Amino acid sequence: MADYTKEEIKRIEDKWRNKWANDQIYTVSNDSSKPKCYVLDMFPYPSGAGLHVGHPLGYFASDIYARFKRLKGFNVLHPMGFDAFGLPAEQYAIEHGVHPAKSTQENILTYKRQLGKIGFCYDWSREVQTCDPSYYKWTQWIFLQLFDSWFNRKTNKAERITTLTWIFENEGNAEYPTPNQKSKTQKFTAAEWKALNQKQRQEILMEYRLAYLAYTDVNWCEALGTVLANDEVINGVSYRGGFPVVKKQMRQWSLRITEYAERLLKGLDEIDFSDSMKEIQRNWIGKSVGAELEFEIQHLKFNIKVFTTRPDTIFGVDFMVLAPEHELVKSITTQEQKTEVDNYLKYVESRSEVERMAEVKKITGVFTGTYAINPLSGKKIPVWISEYVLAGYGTGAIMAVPCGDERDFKFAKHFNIPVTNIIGSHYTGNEANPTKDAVLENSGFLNGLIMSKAIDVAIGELEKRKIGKRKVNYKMRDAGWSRQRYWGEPFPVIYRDGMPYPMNENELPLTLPDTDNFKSSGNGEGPLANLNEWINVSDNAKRDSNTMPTHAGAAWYFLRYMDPHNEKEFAGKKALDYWNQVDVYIGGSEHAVAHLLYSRLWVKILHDLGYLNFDEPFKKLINQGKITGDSRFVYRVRGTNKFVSSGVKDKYETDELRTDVNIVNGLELDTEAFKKWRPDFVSAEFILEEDGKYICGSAIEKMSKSYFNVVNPDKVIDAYGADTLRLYEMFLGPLEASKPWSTSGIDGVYKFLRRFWNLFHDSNGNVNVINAEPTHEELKVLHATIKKVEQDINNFSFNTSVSAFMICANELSSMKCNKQKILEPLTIALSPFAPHIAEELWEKLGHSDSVFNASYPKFDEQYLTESSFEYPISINGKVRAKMNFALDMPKEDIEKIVLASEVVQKWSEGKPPKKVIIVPGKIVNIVL
RNA sequence: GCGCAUGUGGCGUAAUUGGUAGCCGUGCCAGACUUAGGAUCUGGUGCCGAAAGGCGUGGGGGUUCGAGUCCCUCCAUGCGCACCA
Repeated sequence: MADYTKEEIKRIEDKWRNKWANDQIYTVSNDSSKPKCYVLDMFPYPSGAGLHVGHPLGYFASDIYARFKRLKGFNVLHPMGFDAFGLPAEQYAIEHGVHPAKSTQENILTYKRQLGKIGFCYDWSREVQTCDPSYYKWTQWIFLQLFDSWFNRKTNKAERITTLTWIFENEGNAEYPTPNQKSKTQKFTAAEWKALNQKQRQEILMEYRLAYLAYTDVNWCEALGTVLANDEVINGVSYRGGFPVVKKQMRQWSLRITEYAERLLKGLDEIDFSDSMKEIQRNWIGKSVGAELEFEIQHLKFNIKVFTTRPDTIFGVDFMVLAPEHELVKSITTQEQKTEVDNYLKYVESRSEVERMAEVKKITGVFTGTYAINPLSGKKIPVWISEYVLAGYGTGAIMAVPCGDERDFKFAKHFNIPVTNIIGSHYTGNEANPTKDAVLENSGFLNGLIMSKAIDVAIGELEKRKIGKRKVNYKMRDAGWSRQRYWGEPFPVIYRDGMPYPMNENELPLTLPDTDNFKSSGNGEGPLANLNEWINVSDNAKRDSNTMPTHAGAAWYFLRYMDPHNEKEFAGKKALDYWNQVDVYIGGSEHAVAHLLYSRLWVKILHDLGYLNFDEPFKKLINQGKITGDSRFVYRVRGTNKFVSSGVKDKYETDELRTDVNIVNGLELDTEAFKKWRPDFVSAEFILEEDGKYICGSAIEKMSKSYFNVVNPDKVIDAYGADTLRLYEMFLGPLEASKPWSTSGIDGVYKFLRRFWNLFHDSNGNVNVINAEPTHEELKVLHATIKKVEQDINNFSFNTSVSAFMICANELSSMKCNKQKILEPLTIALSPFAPHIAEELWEKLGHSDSVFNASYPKFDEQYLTESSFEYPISINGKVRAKMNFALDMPKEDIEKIVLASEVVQKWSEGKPPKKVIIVPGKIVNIVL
């Protein structure tokens, strides 16, 4: 005997969580005749702050989906783990002297305790932690597979390095140029290859490996003492901490992701990600199609190679621009211009990345004194240097067409370079016109052609004359893979004579050595460089002092879940084949380019090497919205300890302070709690509103510890229970939408659960369910609900399914329905959303097995079919009346009755209608 | 600047995909019960209007018998990219 009260909720929820754990009902087998379904959450980085109410939003959705699929007869893999390596733990260690391993484990425990209280159906026996040696052994192993692979552009896939050495031994590299265009490695014959020594061969192979070591321009962050990947640098400062980042040449590990640019792009067409997510990835990959061609330098034997997407405009080239870093700058600068060029180069060097980005519009540049020859028109054009041309994109040099390109135009105007018009009246002389629709003029053999058509003609001519060729360019760079940090996976290689050699598989894992010194060793080396014994394996054998980025562990964790305890392989073939792709992946959109691209890359490589029979990891991706915080402000009179309520604050000079949202009810501050909140406020005084309340200001912003606007799910669970929290977060709105946290409305969800509970109980709290046959109306409510909820789950529209349950409970309550044949299927349908209450009620209905071993109820259309319909009768599109007709009534009969009706007569004033539209089962519209 | 997404009552949202705009919840108003409470139950609640009726899905225009939904255009907000040749 019990009501659905706070105490009863706690009893029920504790009872079932313990029972589920003891019975291991969420343990999933790899061996099943059932169809599989893999439902995955992005595993969290276990931060010291613990979970707030925003974190589990996506977990609720995946939990509901996983439970639903289980009830629908699927064998569901729904695991959880921790992205446990990473910068914050290491920063914390430097600041507080706590070993990252220790703080990480503590944080993980907090997370697991919090997650446990919410009642997720994770199979914890499959938990992975990326910092665990038994896990990162395989991260290192996969890295070695990448090291031992190259991308064969002819087969369009990764192959083992042995196939490459075979090619070199038999035919040299004539057909297989190095992927990096700027490489110093020339073409060589088989004989030349054979004549090379071991180190020379290794250096060449390094130019092809998918994980390779090279001097690259890296993003060096002095404050963090590490290199950052492109996606970790935002507007010239570090993603974490916002520290300045500079370009620096360092010998670093990189992943040759650029070789996969095309496949990563094409793969997007096969996977179900949101349009914006695909767009972000496409943008990041940045494919552009055009031509590469060479301009001769007058009087010198150099050629300048440029990339252009608009070869049709080649007769409009008025000058050329090289990036200041371009290797030919020094060689082509004339004596007269030398000083000016040197000064400019110094200026460019002095500018930080941040300044350069902030002053995008500023036009700077300098003439080299040299002229180039347009290969098609033969025209002599000046060669300039400017920082608006980026060394890293294309060839680092452009042909400038000021009549068609805005930046070229501004540059030409700024430096008084004459502009050639090749598009007639489309060019006004006041601004560039980037059109492709104009008919070309002043363009030699292209005259009279529409520009879009001329592109191919121009490329054809360039190819015919062997001065250029069709070319695809990608914005994406190879991914920097070294971090000068401690808390990450060590690289499983040993350097001999400066070249890295892979460790043997049976020597893995190369475990992270213990230390209490996490400070960078300087010189761009990581903290591991301080550990001489570990670094120096022998006199001429050294380890790498860097570690891998957190992306490494996260790039494949979804594969490890399939077979987490396998000591022989990263995962067994059978498990990989069975579980296959992740069917539904739910997580934040902030991982759009890094994590998702690296995961997709690793899966493609493992697929090419024969380990996986799928080459996209995630079939469907859903990005849950962020739950933002709703901050509260108090206003302190400057220089005092007096706090003014927001309604009267304008009479004083005040400072705005954030206060803890947990001591504010709505906007009303609990002034006593505020005094106790911090020692400085013990003696605070308050200037209140007329009604004696202290009203706070508010703002929607990021949920963050430092804003005091964090709401801990534990608090909500204490007040309402986990089921209410789950339902409430789903009820807030569409999963993908971001929304501020607010508890207004949570009562409504709680009331629904109580109403549902009351259907099973009499007014004394005793179970009262009868075995009578349900009425048609009751069955209609049941089946409408089942249909709607099932549809909504399949569309990940959980807010509407919660609403459907509410409607159902409201209707059954007013029918006073307590029939087992109605309540039992409803309990199953509700169980994915509110597992604890459903399991308790399921038991009360007399079941000894878990509700999660039941089958999802089948909805039956026959209860939903109606024989008649209440037609809205609209006149000129406005509804004026409603009339009930049988659904099979002929249109003519309906028309007669409707036209004869009083309402229509009134509106038509006796005139015959112009038109009558009758859509059976929908509407009647009369046009007067 | 370019790309993507979004815009509906006081608030969170819904609309079977071109067919009754505002479901469900909250808030608010009124009432009932009452041990007076941040409990429960009942009714009302888009806006204007006494009513008839009119207006109404960011603004303007269009297609249609009919538009929140489709098309054009403008505006606002959010996210991403940003001298990418």
